Amino acid sequence: MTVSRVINGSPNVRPETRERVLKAIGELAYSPNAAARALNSRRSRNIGIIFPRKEYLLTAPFYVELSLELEGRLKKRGYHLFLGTLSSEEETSDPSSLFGEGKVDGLIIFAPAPGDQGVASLSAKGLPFVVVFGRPGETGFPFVDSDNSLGMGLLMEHLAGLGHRRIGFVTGAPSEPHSLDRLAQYRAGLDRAGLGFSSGLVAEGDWSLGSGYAAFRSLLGLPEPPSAIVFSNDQMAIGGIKAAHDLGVRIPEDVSITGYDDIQYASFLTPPLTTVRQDIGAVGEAAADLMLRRIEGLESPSLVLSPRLVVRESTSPPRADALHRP
Amino acid sequence: MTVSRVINGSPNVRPETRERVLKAIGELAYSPNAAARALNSRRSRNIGIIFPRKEYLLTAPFYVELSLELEGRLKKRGYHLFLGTLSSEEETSDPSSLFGEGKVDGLIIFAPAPGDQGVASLSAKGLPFVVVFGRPGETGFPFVDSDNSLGMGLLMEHLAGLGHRRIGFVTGAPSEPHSLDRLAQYRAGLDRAGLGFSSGLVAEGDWSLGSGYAAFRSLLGLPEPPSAIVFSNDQMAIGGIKAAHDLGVRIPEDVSITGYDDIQYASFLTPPLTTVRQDIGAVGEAAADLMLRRIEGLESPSLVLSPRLVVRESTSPPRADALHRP
DNA sequence: CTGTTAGCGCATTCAG
DNA sequence: CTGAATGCGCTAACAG
Repeated sequence: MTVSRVINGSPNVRPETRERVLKAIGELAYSPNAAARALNSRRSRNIGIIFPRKEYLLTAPFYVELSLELEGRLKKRGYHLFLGTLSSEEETSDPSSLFGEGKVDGLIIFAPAPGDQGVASLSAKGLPFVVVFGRPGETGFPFVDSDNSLGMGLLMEHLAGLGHRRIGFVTGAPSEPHSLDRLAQYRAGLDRAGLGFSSGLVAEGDWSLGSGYAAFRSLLGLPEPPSAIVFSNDQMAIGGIKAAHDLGVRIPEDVSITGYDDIQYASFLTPPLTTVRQDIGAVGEAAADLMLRRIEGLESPSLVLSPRLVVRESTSPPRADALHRP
Repeated sequence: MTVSRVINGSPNVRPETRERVLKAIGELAYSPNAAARALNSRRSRNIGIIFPRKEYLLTAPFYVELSLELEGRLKKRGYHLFLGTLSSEEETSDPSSLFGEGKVDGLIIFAPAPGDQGVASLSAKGLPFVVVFGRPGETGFPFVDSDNSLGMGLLMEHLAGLGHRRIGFVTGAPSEPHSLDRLAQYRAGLDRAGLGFSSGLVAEGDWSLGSGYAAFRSLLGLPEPPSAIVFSNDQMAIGGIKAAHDLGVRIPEDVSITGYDDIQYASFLTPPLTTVRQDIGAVGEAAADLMLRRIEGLESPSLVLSPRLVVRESTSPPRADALHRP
């Protein structure tokens, strides 16, 4: 039909005919069928965003903003977004089988575990995909990441510069890429500051409010508690602030704390949180772009973005008596 | 092909043949094409969830949990979820045109503005849809809602029972259903407690942290500040706590505050927030069910769920001097 | 129980 | 510039 030509904006249509068609379309409220188009063109114009665990969205408000960012950008380019989660209890851990064959043109995967078999199988399947917050270390696939080395480095320098010598650390959920990476960078920061690493100063968390609360209590319960605590994300730092309050410990007078991500709550806490800000807009833009280019078969370089330090009131020099402790 | 029969679990296949087909499927890594199925069956097995404004997801963490809940439930029933937002600046405010014809079998719309033309046009189009947190008052479409009258009633009773007589209120974003409804219920609660309404005690917010902060300050700046403030959601209450801290006002000693929703942060604040809990699991279950039944052409009753009061430490009896004020 | 025929709505190819 | 034929991959309806 000539209708197809009009709809797809083909130039080879007489203006007069075009008008007639447009008029008819208006009257009939006609709209092309997406399934037929997809079948014929082998392009669904859908993209799936995948969260290996749904907790990601709950423990890092960060991801919500990012998803929205992606939705907006991809919509402008004519794509729709599927929301997909891979609950660990479930049968399928293969991201490509989450949606049926041909339901999506590409997948954006957030923070898959290092060595994730799903990502590997995806490479084999030939479905375009982009990993956001995977391990920059791991290669062989396109990714967009934030530079933890820079972010953690800034944080550690800030703390060391303030005079802290016993700096505790609270990890994210075990075996997640940023969790591992931030721990490694914590150690590197300690090194650069000429401070020794002590596993006793590391508490395990899982990104959640509750785990931050527990971690703070355990660290403060140490015979020689740290004078500063670095939480792997803001969420856990919120838990830490609550624990401090319950314990009668003042922040930052008694102990300084830092978060990571700079979620919107960070500046509304008491005290406002010193943290590391990741530029969500930039991540979204890069990921959307990479995805679209991949779909079109174009190569595009992966990207590592630079976060920056946001100093607020949850950090200060350590107390004098902390400095003079044995 | 017999393959189709095997895949769809038709009983009329000889076990032996079935085996052979299954084997071949395994070897070829065959997977049925979703577009072709959709074209042929006129069913996409996709459902869109629509946020009239993307801020919904950012200002009410609540919606994130609900979306995840829906994703999980619908996935189990073989449906995939599209994430859709209707930015007000955009051309299309018609939810059904957000996705192409036939891309979705149904739409779940969150909190559309009262009298939303999109919802109306949807009824006309014949695309099944369910409204979540619309106005229970408005009829003519299937919905799942939470009973604000109950929730606000509980809150007001609690406050009045504690002895508060000057109770302030902070609204949500103007013209949103729950914003309007909660304000109305605040007035009703005042009435029931035998207290008069004063527009001076109402501050306008927009659900966000910052607006809660500003509202608290303006209410506390009144010649006769309220002894308790009811925020229309937890998010704004968080802003209020921050304002209180900056102002040197103690909660609940100097002023009691309450939130609404019981987001996960609520119990981690200092002080932990008295609020109203909405049962997200129940809302998700009801919405998913209603949606699916609609798609199958079955009628199903709309539902209004009962929230419950969660009393924590942000409320206490008013200070003695507040009681004796002129 | 299994294979064949036909059509879902579109866009590509080729004729007019 | 416009129309007619064809096939995308699937499944209902109908033979065999």
